[in-house]
Amino acid sequence: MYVQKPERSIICIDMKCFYASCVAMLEGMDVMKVPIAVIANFEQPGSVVLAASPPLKEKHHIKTGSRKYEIPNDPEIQLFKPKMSFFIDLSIEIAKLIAEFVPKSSMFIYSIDEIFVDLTDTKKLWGSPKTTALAIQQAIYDQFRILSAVGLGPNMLLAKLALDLEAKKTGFTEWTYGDVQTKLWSVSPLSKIWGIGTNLEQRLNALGIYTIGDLAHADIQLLQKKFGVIGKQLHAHAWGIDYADLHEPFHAKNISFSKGQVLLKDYYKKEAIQTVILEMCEDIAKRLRDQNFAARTISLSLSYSKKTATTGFHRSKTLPNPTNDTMEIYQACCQLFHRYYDALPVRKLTIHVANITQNSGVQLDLFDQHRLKRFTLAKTVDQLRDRLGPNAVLRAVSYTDAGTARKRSELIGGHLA
DNA sequence: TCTGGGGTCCTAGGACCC
DNA sequence: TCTGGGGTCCTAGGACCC
Repeated sequence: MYVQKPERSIICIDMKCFYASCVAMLEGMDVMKVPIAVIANFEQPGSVVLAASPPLKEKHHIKTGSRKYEIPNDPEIQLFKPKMSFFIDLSIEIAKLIAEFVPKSSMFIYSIDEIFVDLTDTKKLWGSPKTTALAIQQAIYDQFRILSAVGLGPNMLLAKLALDLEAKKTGFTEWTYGDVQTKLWSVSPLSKIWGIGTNLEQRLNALGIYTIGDLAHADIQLLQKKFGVIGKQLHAHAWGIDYADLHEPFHAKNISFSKGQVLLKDYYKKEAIQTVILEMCEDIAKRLRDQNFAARTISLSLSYSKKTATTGFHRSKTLPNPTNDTMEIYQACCQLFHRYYDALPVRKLTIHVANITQNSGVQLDLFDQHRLKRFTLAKTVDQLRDRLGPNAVLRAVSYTDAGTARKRSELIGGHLA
């Protein structure tokens, strides 16, 4: 079926309950013993749990992604605000530690708490990939008291699947292509694997596909017809195949910035809504300017209060020339706002700028890796890469922490700096 | 579901041009 | 200008990830 299979030794390392471990470190507590949670926003009951310590997970069944209102009112449980700048610093230190084992070009920082490392070429230096992986885990624990989980596989996908499906429970797992049939094909529901969300799962189910094994044996023509390029990729993934090269510099085809917020209350007045929009434009424009970027496509998304039966709208507008001027962006947003706003109470606003170029007119040459295009790059992650130096896997859009909105000026990625 | 925030990619249809 | 192909750009919406 797939003749050429990559045969490298790739690990994916995940820092266990990273935010909770960081907070515990700051508070001088043992994350393994105390039930603690890191909450995005204390003021909103629906705010998500960003991290939960093992005792909170086990005793109270709260996990990452749970909501604040789901946490029992137990005095034993302690809630903390995120301290993003500290989390980022620590993440950078961990990356630096790993860089003592491999060249930076063999590292791909996937998120603030997940890193891929290619151990193929360091066998002479450190021994087998498994030995090296365990040594890295031990070093992270020795230096930072942070527990990690590692999946090892012949390509990035299998490393990630080994991590998600097994190593997160066992601490370490190695998967080979031989494990695809025995370990991957039985996986169900489909959304348990990376790349398949609930929606894709339902559409696959409608075709009679319920396990990864079903997917592997599905008609590839049909998959392609129904899901386009994604269908082809799903089939390859079901066979554990992934041709992504960790060493290739990442190239995002379309970089974009967005800023959105759920308002603390419903907004009824046009003027008040526009004030918020202006604040958000200011932040976005500054981020563009700091990178010497300019954008042509400006979009405004607006969600109405749940009280209204309507959802909202998402409209965009492409300007003839790229801009990073606050007021030009604001004016574009206002035009969209006036044209599509229905005078209903507003609860959520998002501004998105795309079609980004270097302001100098020189074509943007960041990111140059074909496959990890689908991987997300949160701003915080981008900053990690910046700080790791020019040879870190990629240079990226760094985050500017000087937001203008009074309430949000201390937030990074929407969380407390 | 008692509405997090920030990203990337894909698709489809329409406008416009040669 | 009976019909047609091929290309780019724009817009809206959908899907996925951490």
